[in-house]
Amino acid sequence: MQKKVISEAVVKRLPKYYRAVKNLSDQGINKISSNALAEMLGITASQVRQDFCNFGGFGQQGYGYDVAKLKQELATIMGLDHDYNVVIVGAGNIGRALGGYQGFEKYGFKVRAMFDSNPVIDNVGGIKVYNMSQFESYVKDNTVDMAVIATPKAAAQSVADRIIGSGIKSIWNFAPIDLEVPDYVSIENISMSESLLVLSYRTKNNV
Amino acid sequence: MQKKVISEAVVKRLPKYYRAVKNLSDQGINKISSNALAEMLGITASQVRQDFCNFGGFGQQGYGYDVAKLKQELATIMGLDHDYNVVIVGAGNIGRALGGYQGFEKYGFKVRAMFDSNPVIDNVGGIKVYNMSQFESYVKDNTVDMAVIATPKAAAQSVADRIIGSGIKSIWNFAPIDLEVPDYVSIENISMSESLLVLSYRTKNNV
DNA sequence: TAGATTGTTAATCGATTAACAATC
DNA sequence: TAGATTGTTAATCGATTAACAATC
Repeated sequence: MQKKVISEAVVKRLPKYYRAVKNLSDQGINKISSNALAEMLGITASQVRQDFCNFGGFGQQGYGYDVAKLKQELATIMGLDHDYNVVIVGAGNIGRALGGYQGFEKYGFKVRAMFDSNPVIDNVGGIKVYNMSQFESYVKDNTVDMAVIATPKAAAQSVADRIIGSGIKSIWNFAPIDLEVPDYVSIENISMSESLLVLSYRTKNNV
Repeated sequence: MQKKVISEAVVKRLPKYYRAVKNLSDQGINKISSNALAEMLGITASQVRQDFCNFGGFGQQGYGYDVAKLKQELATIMGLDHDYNVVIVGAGNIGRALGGYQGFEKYGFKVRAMFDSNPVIDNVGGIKVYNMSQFESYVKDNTVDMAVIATPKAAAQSVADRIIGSGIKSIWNFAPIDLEVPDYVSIENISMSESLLVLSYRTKNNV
């Protein structure tokens, strides 16, 4: 299959489409037009059609989009068509909160284990907390698709290196640092401090 | 002062500039060129100069940018030139993690209180947890500049309404929902589920 | 001064929006 | 069929990059 490069702007809208379509599906609505969907997201109908067209288009002229089909197509595009095994590195404040994060389960991400360089508790809501020294052997013995970095900034790069070294190719990073990772590793950052400063800017400038 | 409208793209880069400049400052470096700064952030020198030019420009031709001055200008632009009083609504997993979030203190945000509709603990790391019924009276009796929403999705809009009703004009929202707020309220969302789905997309599509 | 580097205008690029033929 | 709505091309808009005069 010839792969079209999808722009970052489009990729960032995919979860929004998915959320809206899921809502429609939950409400028992089974048909939606680009116009109505656009209104839900506060964007233009043109953009909706243009975006979906990137993936081949899943609509029917004169009818609109079938909600069930659209939902399933979006899920497949984003890789929600199967489960993932996840480990969390760092069992501090954020790591523990993530251990209980409902979003993981909701989208098929199974948190299998947590790691900490100095574990002070042995499980978080039923998830076992291992010493970081056991990280490589755990990954060797278990299938791990994704790792979450919830360590302090100082540890993050070396943790990332160990994650990558163990063969994991997907990292969700909560540490406030731009990690260096090879091209074949997918990474996504949650940058709380950047978000807070953006809010601070808006607050000061009434935006 | 005639206010120039700053694009969202520029605003999102401000925290990145600030972080880089702070690093330089910590290293004792007191001068930087647009070229060197651009390289640190992985962008072009043109963009750095263009961005700073939006705010009047703080460099010196033939020399570059004075790090101390640049840091201070960026801090002022983002409103980091004074402290803010913050309250957190929702003392669940995420609320509690945020109670211990170091980033707040680092940038002058003081977490003064937490609220929960059903408090099971009475303080989080020294921050008192109040019953949500006391929210309005607390805000009346104390200066509150910013509220964090760390409630479940179902409660988020009504919590937002109470926050706005109490006169707070700045909201940091962690609930997975697009809140309806009046124009004069600044809001910024941390959307963990959207971030997770973007990572899922990248992982599936090797991006 | 000569070299360096900004501030800013102009050119380019990419994303968004508009338009409309295709077609259900 | 006629009306509706997509898929897709073309036009527009805005952001990024290039270029260079200003000037330290």
